[in-house]
Amino acid sequence: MKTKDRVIVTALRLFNEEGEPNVTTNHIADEMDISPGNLYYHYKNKDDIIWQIFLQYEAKIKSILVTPTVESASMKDMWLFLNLIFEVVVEYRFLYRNLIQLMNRIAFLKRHFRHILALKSQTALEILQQLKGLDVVNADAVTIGNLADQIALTSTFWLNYSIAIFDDGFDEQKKLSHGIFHILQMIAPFLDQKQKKMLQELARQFL
Amino acid sequence: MKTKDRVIVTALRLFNEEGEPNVTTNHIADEMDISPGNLYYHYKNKDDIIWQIFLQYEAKIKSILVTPTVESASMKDMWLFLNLIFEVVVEYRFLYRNLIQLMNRIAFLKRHFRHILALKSQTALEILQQLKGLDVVNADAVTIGNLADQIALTSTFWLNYSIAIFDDGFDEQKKLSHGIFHILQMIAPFLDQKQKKMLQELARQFL
DNA sequence: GTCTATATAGGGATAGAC
DNA sequence: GTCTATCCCTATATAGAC
Repeated sequence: MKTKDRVIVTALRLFNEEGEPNVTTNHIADEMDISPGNLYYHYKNKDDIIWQIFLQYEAKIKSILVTPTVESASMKDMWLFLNLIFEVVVEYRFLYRNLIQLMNRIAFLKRHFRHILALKSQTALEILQQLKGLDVVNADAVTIGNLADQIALTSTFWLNYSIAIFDDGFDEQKKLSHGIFHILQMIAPFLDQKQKKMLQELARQFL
Repeated sequence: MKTKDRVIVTALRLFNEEGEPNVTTNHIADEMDISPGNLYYHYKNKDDIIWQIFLQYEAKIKSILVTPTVESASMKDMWLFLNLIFEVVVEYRFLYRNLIQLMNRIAFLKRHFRHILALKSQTALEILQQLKGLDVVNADAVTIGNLADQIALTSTFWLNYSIAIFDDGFDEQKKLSHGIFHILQMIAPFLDQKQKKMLQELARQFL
């Protein structure tokens, strides 16, 4: 792997492990066994590195958000969608942990993240509307719109919430499954018995 | 006002306005027209100042969370409760904007905030249960428990969500009213027609 | 209680040799 | 592309005079 790419990989790992504010350009260079000067040959500054990582993140999350087709006509579609989202959230979790600070520091990031968040709401809405069309979900338009926003908000901040509320020792993967099922539970009141059963089945398997 | 208290007041204002990571002890001293040395006479370090501010915050939020009695037997009780919570959130908004970073840096803060968050869930649950007992809310125990957690999560992260999603020019107070009604809307599907009407009335008045 | 002066340390970033 | 050396700047924190 080229040095330029290794910087991104190493920085992402350190940011996730230690938190972006606690990782300096020197740390990154140290961890890679290259000199700080070398790092600055490849990237203009620290924010430039963050910006490049963000572009990777943006591509991944957008690829999930543009294909909201319901396949199995059941809550499994929503479950799959949420799994894909949470997977990306975990991979780039440093962004979510320091979201406001990063948005205030890097103007482009603010604009782009805002757009992604709107897209999240919209995609959730489309899935819910499709499920409603298939009589899987039974709720009026206002409720569905509200649920979509709630899904966007919760999938964005669940990670922080779980850090705040759970013990540090608690298994990382469990926290996420917990988040996904928390969101599914929000939709549960608007499902018929069969779909509710399926939810319980999913919970039994993965929680 | 004594210098010791003025530090707290000034620091809180600057933290909220500029973000805690962007405010140094020198900035605070500068703003107060005292010397940095003077500031360090009153407080051991920056985290000590933050900790003292947090103790104020904790006292205020706990006073709200220990008195969850339903008075009017309607959604107005929940509305009032959320208003009180959001008011405190705004007053100490720097805490919420950099929550994870602060929790990781100040161990006491982590423990205490975790406790407050649990208390928030519990208080929301108690209000919902009382409303259920009075036939104002109509939902099973699982749904109510889920709603309570959702209320705690949303009231904690709404501020960040609104920063992320709304234009910077958008009126601060409007953002918060929006958050409160977003939460009330989550409960709306479980209300009878009369309570839903009251919600619409509240929305008309304040949104 | 308050000030001035300063020690210490660390991070961001660049110049110039190889 | 990479390294060494270094500069600049800023933040935290302390010592000692008043």
